Amino acid sequence: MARPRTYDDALRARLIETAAELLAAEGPRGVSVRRVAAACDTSTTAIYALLGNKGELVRSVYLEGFRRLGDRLAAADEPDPLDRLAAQRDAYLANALENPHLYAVMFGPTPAGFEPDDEDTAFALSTLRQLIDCVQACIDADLLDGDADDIALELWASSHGVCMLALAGMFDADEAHRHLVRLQDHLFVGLTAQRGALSGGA
Amino acid sequence: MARPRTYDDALRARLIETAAELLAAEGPRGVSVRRVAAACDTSTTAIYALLGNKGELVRSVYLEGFRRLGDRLAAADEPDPLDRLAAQRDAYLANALENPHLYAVMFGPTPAGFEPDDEDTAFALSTLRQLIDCVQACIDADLLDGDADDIALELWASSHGVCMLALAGMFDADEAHRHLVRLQDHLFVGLTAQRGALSGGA
DNA sequence: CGCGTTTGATAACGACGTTATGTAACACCG
DNA sequence: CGGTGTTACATAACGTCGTTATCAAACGCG
Repeated sequence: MARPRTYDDALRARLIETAAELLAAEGPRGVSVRRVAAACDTSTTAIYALLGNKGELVRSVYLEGFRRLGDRLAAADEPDPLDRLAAQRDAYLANALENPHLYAVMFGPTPAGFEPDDEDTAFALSTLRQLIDCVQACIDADLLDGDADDIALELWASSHGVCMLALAGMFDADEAHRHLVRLQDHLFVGLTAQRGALSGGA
Repeated sequence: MARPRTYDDALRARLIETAAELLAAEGPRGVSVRRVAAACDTSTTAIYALLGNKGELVRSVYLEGFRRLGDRLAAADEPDPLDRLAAQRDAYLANALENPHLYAVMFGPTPAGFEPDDEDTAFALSTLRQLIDCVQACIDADLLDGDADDIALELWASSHGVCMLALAGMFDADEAHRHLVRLQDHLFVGLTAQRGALSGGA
């Protein structure tokens, strides 16, 4: 062997972090292999040695985005399942609005030559585990009926729809929150309607 | 004057059409000023003379996408307002799944240096006129209560959420349709719950 | 038939992603 | 301890991108 390596995992992490920051600060156009390398005081070779190509760099940012969303959802740890559902809903919206470019990489259509494969998608879906668990807790507490996966997906899709429309400039943060709350309230009523009709619950 | 112009509105339309086709066929990476110009048997100068820059070319494709969505929604002209609502819902999903790249330009985060301005957003929102009108027809027919704009937005956001998740590879067309129908059914029940409880309606 | 003006194609510029090339740094052997 | 082989990295090059400066071609008019 020869010459101690400086292309190590620490540099790899810094490259991904820098790419995420550049993305958040300037959008997709701000992320170039040259700039990321220069910002890390190394050369473009490092990115190709550690990540493979730009697509893999973006993929790493994509995965990092889901990790942050997961952390954010985990922080919404209200004891009551219904409170937790609302806290997760607000956390989801806040995360999207505060990291628009990251959110774009996660759900938008490939900002730069990168297409998530099945493994990436599986990891992304695993982030929803917390939402599914919360829904299941509601079901266990007799606050909801039905399939936890299906209900979680309905909640997620409606959150996601409002987030995307907000990010597309259709309305601002306050409006987005109002719309999201109203939408999910109606959805929740619909999800509990039969039981409500039978038992007279609110 | 001198030399008859070949940079006319017909060429302009062909450029936009070609860009949309390239986008649909190969995604954002397939659209370059050089390729679009070559495919139209002209030079890059034409795009700069007629459109200004690549961003404006993409903007034109963006507007074209909303025009197509509008046509698609207009084709869902069932006489009964509830049937029309369902037909519009299916048309919206079908349009998104059949034109994923176009849909991405419309709602995704700017695939290439282009940010929709207020005028673009206003035009995009005007496409929803048909949905709002349909919701208003439901209200007039005493099938729904509430504000037509708000209800239309809830329906749109839920459709949009499912479409984006489907386009992000979360599930296929059949699953998408099943999820969308279930989601909007629940939403509809929620929107009519009070009335249902009072009048005993379904 | 030239002249002036307008039109549009060619070619250049800087930046991009990517990779081939060359140089510097170490381990090992004599 | 110096030569040597091998690995690690930076530099520089290639082709393509968006964009524009430059220049040639095409016409109305005198």
